[in-house]
Parts: sequence; C-alpha cells; structure tokens
Amino acid sequence: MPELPEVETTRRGLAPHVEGRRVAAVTLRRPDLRWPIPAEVADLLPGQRIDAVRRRAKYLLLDTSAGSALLHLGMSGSLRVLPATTPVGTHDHVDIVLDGGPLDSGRLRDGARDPGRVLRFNDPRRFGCLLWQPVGVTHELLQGLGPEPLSDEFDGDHLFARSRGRKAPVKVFLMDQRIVVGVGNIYVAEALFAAGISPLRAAGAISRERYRLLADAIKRILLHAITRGGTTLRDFLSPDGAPGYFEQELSAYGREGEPCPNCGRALRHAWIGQRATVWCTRCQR
DNA sequence: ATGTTGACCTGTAAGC
DNA sequence: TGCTTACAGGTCAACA
Repeated sequence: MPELPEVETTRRGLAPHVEGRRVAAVTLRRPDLRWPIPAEVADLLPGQRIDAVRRRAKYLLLDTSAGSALLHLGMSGSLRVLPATTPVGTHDHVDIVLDGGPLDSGRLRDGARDPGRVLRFNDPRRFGCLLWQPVGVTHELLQGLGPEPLSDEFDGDHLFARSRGRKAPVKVFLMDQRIVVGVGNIYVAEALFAAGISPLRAAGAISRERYRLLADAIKRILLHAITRGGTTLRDFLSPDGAPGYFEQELSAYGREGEPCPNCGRALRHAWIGQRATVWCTRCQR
C-alpha cells in the first residue's frame, strides 16, 4: 500500500501522539506477520518512553533508550492512534498501549475517565512487519538501502552514475530500493510522466540531463503528495483517520485508457516487472 | 553482478 | 445469488 508519502504522513500523524509517551503495554494478537514479531518487542518495549518517531525509506522506527521498534506497512498495513477502548477488529494484530499524558490523569469535562490511547497496527495481508533494532545497531533490512529521495544525496547525477550499463527498464531501476528508497508503483508512474521518460527505456540509456529532470520530478511529486496527506486509493488513512488527497492529482497511475493530460492520446497500460504500468506513448520516450 | 520469476496473504470487484 | 478469477500501494529468496 504505502509509498514514501503515505509512510511519512503516518509518521507525522503519529509523532504528536506518541513522542514523549511511555509504553504501558504491548498486545500481540497475531505475531506471524511477514516475519515473526521478535520477543524483544513484548519484553523490552513496555515501560520505555518513545523518544522519537523516525522514517527511513518505507520503514518507521519508534526510538526508545532500549532500542527501536522497526515497522513496515507492506501493501496493506496501517497504524492508527485510537482511544484504548476502541473495539478490536479483524487484522488488528498489535496494540502498543500508551501511558496517559498529563490530560489523562484527571477526568474529562463530563466526568468520564479518559481511556488513554493505543497505537494499533492493522494489516490484512500481513506483508508488513514489526521487528526490533537494538541500540547502536542498524537492522540488516536497513543496510544497503539507497539515499532518501528528498535528501541532497539524491540527484540526477546519482541516478546517472548508478544506471550506467544497466539494461533493466528505468521503471524497475527506480523501484529498486538500493538505488533510491521510497518510490513505489504510484509515484514512479507519476515521476516518469512528469519527466517525459518512457518506463520501458533501459536505465543505462538515459542521459545525465534527463536524469536531472527525473530526480527533480521525484522530489517535487513526493513533497507535494506529502502536503496532500498521501494517496488514498482504497483504504489508506492517516493515524488520525484522515484520507490522503493526492489521488485527485494523479496524472498516469490508474488512468489507463483515459486521455493524456498533456496531449490527449489514450494512456497505455502494460505489465513491466510484474507491475501494472501506465504511460503516454507520445509524451514519454 | 544483473535480471527475472515466484512467493507471501487477504479483500474486493468484476465476470459468468 | 452465488462461485471463480484477477488484481492490489512491497520486497525477499531463488534461480538463470
């Protein structure tokens, strides 16, 4: 499901509710996600204060002085901040119960007890994961990742250098998280459309100048999507329950058969690297 | 090394 | 109203 803008939207929605709070309890209902949830999550997390919520690539990290919980949302995962009394639904695999803050120590205006909050991880397909990263260690899943697309490390020169000699389609090249992280099937389609590059073109056959256009498009589109709260196609919601509004601004993704926003020709659909791909055969070369 | 394919799992929508 | 099939925002492991 989520690409960088959706994960970043999740991080931003989570942070104000979570940072500085202590973990009161961890409830594991279904530990067999993509990988089993390691014992450290239930053993070490309770009692710890969550100092920060960070994102690296499409991973989220909940930092504590004992180590970090490392989360990936896979295709269908989501995190919500909910009142602790919210009934548990299907695929609600993990609860991280948060200690009440100052506001919770008293009573609400109507006299009812504030139930506190819970960070709830739901993932129907279970392609996501919840792992543990000890202090001072970089989890092996985070090793070998490419640069963050919104950092200065990432630019057209980087793409140009890494792509020399590579025959794979540029679409596949860009979705390789060792080249650049965070770009998935939606935003690769949008960025290639904006840069006027065919997704089928061999990565090694693209000029430095066109890679500069492409890197700029990636940055611009990701940043803009974040300001819109990400893309809600089926069920993506921020931790507060708000949908993302970037879907309305998609130019190519999911629009096969519709007229190209530039030239009006029907957008073409094909399978590239086992993923649905849409582009304009006139505007993208 | 690079490239290609299958696998993981469930929900939903479309087709018959 | 069913039943069956195809497809979905990711990425790892195995193989050529």
